[in-house]
Amino acid sequence: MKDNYLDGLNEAQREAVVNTDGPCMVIAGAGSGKTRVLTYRIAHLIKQGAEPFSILALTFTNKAAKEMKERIGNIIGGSEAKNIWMGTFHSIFARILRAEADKIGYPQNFTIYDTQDSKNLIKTIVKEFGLDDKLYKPGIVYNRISSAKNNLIGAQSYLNNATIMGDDRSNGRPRIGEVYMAYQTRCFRAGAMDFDDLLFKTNVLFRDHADVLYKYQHRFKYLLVDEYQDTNYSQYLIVKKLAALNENLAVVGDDAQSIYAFRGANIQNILNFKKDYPDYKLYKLEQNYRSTQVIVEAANSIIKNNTEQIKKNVWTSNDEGNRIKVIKALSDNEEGKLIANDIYDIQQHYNAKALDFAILYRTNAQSRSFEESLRRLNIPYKIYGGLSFYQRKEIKDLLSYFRLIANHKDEEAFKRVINYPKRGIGKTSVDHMIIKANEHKVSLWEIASNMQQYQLPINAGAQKKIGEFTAMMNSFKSRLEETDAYDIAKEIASVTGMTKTLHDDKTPEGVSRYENIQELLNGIKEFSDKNKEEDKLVTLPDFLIDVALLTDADNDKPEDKDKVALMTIHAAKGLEFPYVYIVGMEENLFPSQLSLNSRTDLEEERRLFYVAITRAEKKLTLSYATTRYRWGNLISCESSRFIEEIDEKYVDNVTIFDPKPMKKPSSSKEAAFKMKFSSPKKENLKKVSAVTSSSAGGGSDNKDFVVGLKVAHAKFGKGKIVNIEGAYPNRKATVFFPNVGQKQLLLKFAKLDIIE
DNA sequence: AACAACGGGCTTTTT
DNA sequence: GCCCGTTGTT
Repeated sequence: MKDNYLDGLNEAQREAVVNTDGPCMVIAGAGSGKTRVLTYRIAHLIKQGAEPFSILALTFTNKAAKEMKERIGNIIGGSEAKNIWMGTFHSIFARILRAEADKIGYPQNFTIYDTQDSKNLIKTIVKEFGLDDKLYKPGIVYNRISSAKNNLIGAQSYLNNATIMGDDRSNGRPRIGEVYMAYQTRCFRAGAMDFDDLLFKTNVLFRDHADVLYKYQHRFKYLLVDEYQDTNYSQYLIVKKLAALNENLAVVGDDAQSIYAFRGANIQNILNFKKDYPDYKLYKLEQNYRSTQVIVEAANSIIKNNTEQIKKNVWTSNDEGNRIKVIKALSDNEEGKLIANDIYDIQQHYNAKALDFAILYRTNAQSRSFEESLRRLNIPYKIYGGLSFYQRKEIKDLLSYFRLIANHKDEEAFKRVINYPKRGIGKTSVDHMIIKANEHKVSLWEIASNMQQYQLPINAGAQKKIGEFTAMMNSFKSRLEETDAYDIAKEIASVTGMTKTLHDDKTPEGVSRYENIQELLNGIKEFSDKNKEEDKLVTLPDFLIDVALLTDADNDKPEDKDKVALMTIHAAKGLEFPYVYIVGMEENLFPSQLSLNSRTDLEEERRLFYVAITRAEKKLTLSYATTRYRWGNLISCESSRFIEEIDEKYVDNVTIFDPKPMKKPSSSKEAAFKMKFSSPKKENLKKVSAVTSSSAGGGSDNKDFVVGLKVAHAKFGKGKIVNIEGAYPNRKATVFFPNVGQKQLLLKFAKLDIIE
């Protein structure tokens, strides 16, 4: 290990790294080297003689954990870093619960229900209760249950809690508590935990089994928690209990970046730390190494509009940098084009790579206009989030087989695969099984494997098929613990008929589904190879624990490296990019309409904006559209209040799109129409000039461009058209500019003048 | 029992 | 505008 590893740290960072004993809190401003402190602190611990497996580090994402492990490995050398307990709350405690499952009455191979599974189950229960499913929407009920669990309120306590029940009653949903109760019963019967249960049940385990708690208190001599501002009560209590023995607890976070209150994160955890640990040490990291002065100061000017926060002074010694550019567009589609053009321009002039850019938005639904315009300009991009790989139907289907084999009681998995691929077990048969299962309060599997005993009223043919199905599942089950995960997974995919069914489907979707299955199997192979130790086998249940908690962000593929990143601001947390675009800066979108009713919600939106701004290293651009399609309707939008909140001196003139009538059908025509008939609204922005950026300007393919024509471009100078391809309105010209070389230009964007 | 056509609801954000 | 689930059709 390098001995001078502490040299690269500033004083505040070094203090936070070397003072390893006792409770401490590190308040780390955006870009101040928080991860650096965490990794060095852990490396330092090991250097001081701490055993890697006595260190527990809880992170917010698996990706963060993985990267941190690598960085620690680089500092200390060797393979010791592998033994550190590092991961998300959910994945670490899922592992611990698996080891201790019998203590709380769960099977060792319990299933982890994802949100979709949970909502399906809730829907089933709501139906069984005969409740109005318009009123008791699965999403709403799920959120109520989730927030109860995050505050450690079980189903019975929920029913006993006058305030909560009163809220439900006044919202016209008095029976959510009962649904909660039934939901818990059914999850338990299915041997399943949802995401929140992983934390809830950990609390139960530690509460009811002092010996177990004691064991882990001893094992984990050093605790570190990243993104502490985003922990909820349930997580807080786990940490508190685990740390109680040694009190070697370091929490790291930034109250200004708390953006998960909506799912139960509690800012008070950070504000109350000193109450739990009066003799704690506080370190503040205030020097920003990431961004220009303009960006840092602009972010400061935003966040000071919030009332509740820990005082700190984030500063930087970096260059002043460009001012923040604000782009106004006439429609969501124009917004997409302007941003794509801007990226294209910067790529051309500053030799920037695609991976230097990020487009950040408030909601996933906004991505489309950017996808389209980037694709037109041949700029590679990658969308993060949205429908994850693991949520695709074919993937969930195969995973359901794995789940059902590992845990026969898993109801959601059972229902998914009992007749997929088609094996002649129809809806009627399944409905009969469900009725029997509810009647006897047992799992579907129990019914299916004892059809006579439960007098299942279905014909012999169907019974035979069900019998074959359970026999097949059983034969896999018996080999599960002694077969390598990849080997058995491949066999399951094939024997169940999934591989063949998908392979036979020659539609493009079918082909892609088949490829996805292959990719999942490859992923299992990789997982198996990576985790193999001496003569210990990596089994399918090992993989299942992992996969339930994986997200797309966790498997970056190499070919995705040099691409413009499109993602929600939430997903961008912890990342940084030289050029950042925050788009859709409009009232009711950002800040979200739902946040406007309460001050605390609005403050969370503002922190979200703060997070977005501070992702930028060199240049920040904001954009908004004056009209936008929402649910298929064109609506008009006002610019976001957040733009006004930025200190004026950091904001550059608004770039206005020249509202020249465009020769294009549909949306833009309507946009132009709107523009014409709505009187100019009071402008939110003070400085307005009619600047048109080169490519963003009134470029429109309405001229008679032909090969051989000499043209002039605002930035590239004079040139000659050497080729034109594509059809109007997407005609693309190849133009040779003596000054800059050959360029591909989309005629409808490029502002080209014909010279001769 | 399987597929096509239709209609409703949705837009926060994620482990 | 799109996705999903339900309904209607053979």
